[in-house]
Amino acid sequence: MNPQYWLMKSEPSVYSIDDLKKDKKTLWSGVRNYQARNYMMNEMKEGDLAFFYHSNAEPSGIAGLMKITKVALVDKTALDKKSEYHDPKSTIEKPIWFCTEVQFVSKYNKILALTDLKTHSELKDMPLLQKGSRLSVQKVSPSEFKFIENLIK
DNA sequence: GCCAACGTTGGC
DNA sequence: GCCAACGTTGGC
Repeated sequence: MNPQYWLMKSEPSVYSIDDLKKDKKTLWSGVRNYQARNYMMNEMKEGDLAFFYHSNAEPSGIAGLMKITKVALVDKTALDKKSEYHDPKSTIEKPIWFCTEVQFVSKYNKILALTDLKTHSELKDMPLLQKGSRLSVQKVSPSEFKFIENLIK
């Protein structure tokens, strides 16, 4: 099975591509949206590639690339009463929230800014570029992935 | 900091 | 099941 491609958002003030570069791997926890969860629980596969997107940033845009190393892991931050991501509806017996483990692949020399991405008609169907879209885990088609990789070079 | 768009909650 | 109110996201 060929790898699938994704885009995953994080606010760099919370967790940035530099943090992932330093950590090498991290758990993509704290996602509290059902569609994003379903992707991480049901559709992502080990070996898939994901763009690391900096949201609420200066500039906002794609900052690097990572690889999915584990999927459908219980998000333990939801069970932790002391976590800001705690969700009382999630229990050990019936966890609600799931995450993936991701591995650093590369940091781009330059942020590929949202304003740049918007200028390419090849990318106009990306959920990222749709008005009002704020899904934090999104699919990227193979052609979109290749096109963006070429923009990086 | 503003605010449009979105997802979730809860009263009915 | 509807939908208003609310909290959050995230670009600008």
